[in-house]
Amino acid sequence: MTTDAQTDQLMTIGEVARMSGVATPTLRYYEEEGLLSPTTRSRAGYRLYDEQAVEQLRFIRSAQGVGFTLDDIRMLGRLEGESGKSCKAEVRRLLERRLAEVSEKMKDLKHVQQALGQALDRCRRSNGECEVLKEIGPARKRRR
Amino acid sequence: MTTDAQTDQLMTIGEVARMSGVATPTLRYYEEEGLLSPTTRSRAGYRLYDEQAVEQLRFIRSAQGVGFTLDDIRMLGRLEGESGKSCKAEVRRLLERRLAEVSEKMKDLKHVQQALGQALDRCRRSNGECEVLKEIGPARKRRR
DNA sequence: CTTGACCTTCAAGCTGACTTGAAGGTGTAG
DNA sequence: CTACACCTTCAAGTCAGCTTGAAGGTCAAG
Repeated sequence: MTTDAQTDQLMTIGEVARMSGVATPTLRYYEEEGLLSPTTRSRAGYRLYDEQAVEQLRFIRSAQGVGFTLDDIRMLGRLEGESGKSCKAEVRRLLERRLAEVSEKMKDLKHVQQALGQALDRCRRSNGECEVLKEIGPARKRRR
Repeated sequence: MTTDAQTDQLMTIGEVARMSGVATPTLRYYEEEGLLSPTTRSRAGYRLYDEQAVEQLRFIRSAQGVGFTLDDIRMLGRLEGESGKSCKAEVRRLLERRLAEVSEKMKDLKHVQQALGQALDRCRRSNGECEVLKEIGPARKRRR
């Protein structure tokens, strides 16, 4: 039973792209930027990724979605891997600062949530006479 | 007592910039993009902002901080102002979609928070033998 | 043994969100 | 009335994060 290949399957860049919704050039770009390296390469030089790499990719996209830059994320990923064995006050302070930033973002997000919730509320409350809104959708801007 | 100018003071662009930490060209850019208009103009053409405008600016920066684009925010601001008087199913659906996005972001943020928290935990737990981390800070990337 | 869908590298191009620079008007202090 | 710190517009430049294109290697299917 050393051949439990089911769970430990390696995927090509295209397969990862399909299951994650991230384009292949973007994955190559992430590698170039030191954010996500393929687990290994095939003899022909094809990038091969495992499940953990896909997990990391999910983390990257989450962090990006809430406003972290790739620089930020690169650093987080590095700490992810290294902390525990190598940890100084410097590292700890960095992590603490990042956690504080996350708390700030949490507040900001709640602020936005509340504003949206109130708008929706007023919207629902005004049932009956509902006028046409002249312009809706991504409100196109003046052509420059 | 009609001169309660204290609370309703109008501010120049520079004053707003100083108290919000947003640069003046950025404020002009936001106006150009239809995100934040000055309340009025002085006779000489100077932009003048009131407290509400500053409040709006805070909202813009919050939303930006958690990953919304200026396009997204322009739309949110528009709904802010209009909903209640003019509201159709179309608008309501849009608001609901945005709220769902916020929930997604909330999850992502918690994900990041947890990852950071765990790293910090492992970091604290390994008190005593703390090795030097070769490279810390915004981990400079290979020069291309 | 070729076709077609993959993969490779390298270079250039694009978009969003500013940032900087030039050329000039405003307004209060000395 | 002149200095100086503000303000104005308009145009061009910058940077992050992709995206697209060219030129070519790989590999299972017919």
